[in-house]
Amino acid sequence: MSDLPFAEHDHTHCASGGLIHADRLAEEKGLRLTPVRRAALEILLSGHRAMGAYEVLDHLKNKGFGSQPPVAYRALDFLVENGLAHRVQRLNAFAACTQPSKHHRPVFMICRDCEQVAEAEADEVQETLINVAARADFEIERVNVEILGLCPSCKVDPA
Amino acid sequence: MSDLPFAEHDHTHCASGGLIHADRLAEEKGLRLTPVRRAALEILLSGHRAMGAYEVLDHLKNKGFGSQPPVAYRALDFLVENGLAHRVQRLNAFAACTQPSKHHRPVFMICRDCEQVAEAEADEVQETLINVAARADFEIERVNVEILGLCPSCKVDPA
DNA sequence: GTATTACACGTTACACTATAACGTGTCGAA
DNA sequence: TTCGACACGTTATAGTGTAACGTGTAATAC
Ligand SMILES: [Zn+2]
Ligand SMILES: [Zn+2]
Ligand SMILES: [Zn+2]
Ligand SMILES: [Zn+2]
Repeated sequence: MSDLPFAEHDHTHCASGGLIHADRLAEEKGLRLTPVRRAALEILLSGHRAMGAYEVLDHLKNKGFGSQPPVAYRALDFLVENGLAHRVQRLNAFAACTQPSKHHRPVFMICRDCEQVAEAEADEVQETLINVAARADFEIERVNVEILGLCPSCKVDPA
Repeated sequence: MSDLPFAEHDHTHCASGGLIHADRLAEEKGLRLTPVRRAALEILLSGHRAMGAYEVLDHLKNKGFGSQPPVAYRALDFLVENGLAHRVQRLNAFAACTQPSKHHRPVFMICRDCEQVAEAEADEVQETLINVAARADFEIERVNVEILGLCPSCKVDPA
């Protein structure tokens, strides 16, 4: 996985790597990475972009799993809970985590043109958020940081 | 309006102040703050919390405006576009801006217990986001920064 | 003074997103 | 074996958001 979010990369590698990591994590932490959950992750990884729950559901259906919304939502919730995927609020969508090895609070960059989503590490952002919350005596549990704009490609060629 | 987001304050004052500011802004910038738009802002201000579009719509209906969803969504979109309100992604809700005098990129703190939303200035956060985007050659248009957790009250007394 | 254009705002109808509630099967602990 | 926890499937419904169209009004163009 590249550190440059929108850069080209070997996608088949990062997809299989994601599954391998998930398997290992499941074993280490005793998570129940059941068939439908693993399939949901595989779908997110192969799509390699933010996908809506119903889009994931379609794929799950095709693979012989349940066909009703809760099936997808529960699998996706599991993945998010365990750091294997993230929810992208702006798009009402889910994306496989591109850096699942560390528990992190990513920043998402969402291209409004091509709808690609990139996940960036940003400890510096998190530190400032901690300060903001501290000033208000607010206890942080989760954060959601999303940047909307134009990715490098679409910036040059607004097709 | 207090600088301490969750602190007590004179609400009737901040509500009427919000409307006055909106009127002035409309005149200065030639915005068309029509009756339904002004009413929507008034509703958000008087509720003094994040409200769903359908909740706003109910109030608009009661005031004699249209009763269908687009009426509310269009009015709310106008307010957001012009910095008079913000959208809170996490809650699928809208909140009147508490500091509409300056064009800003706020950070929201959302209490998961009482659902109160506080808006904080955080230039330091925005600066780090600019850096993150620059490293990815991403062009920022908007940002959404939301912190989920417990407000000072609910932290002490998890009712 | 009309014609044209832009836009606000109301409607109907629909699409998309998400959850509640319940029944069944499985598996490990008591 | 009996219980409790949980996963996962279902049906049904709730909640959120838009597309598309018609009307009125006001500013600009001719
Ligand atoms: Zn991640
Ligand atoms: Zn793009
Ligand atoms: Zn604001
Ligand atoms: Zn609270």
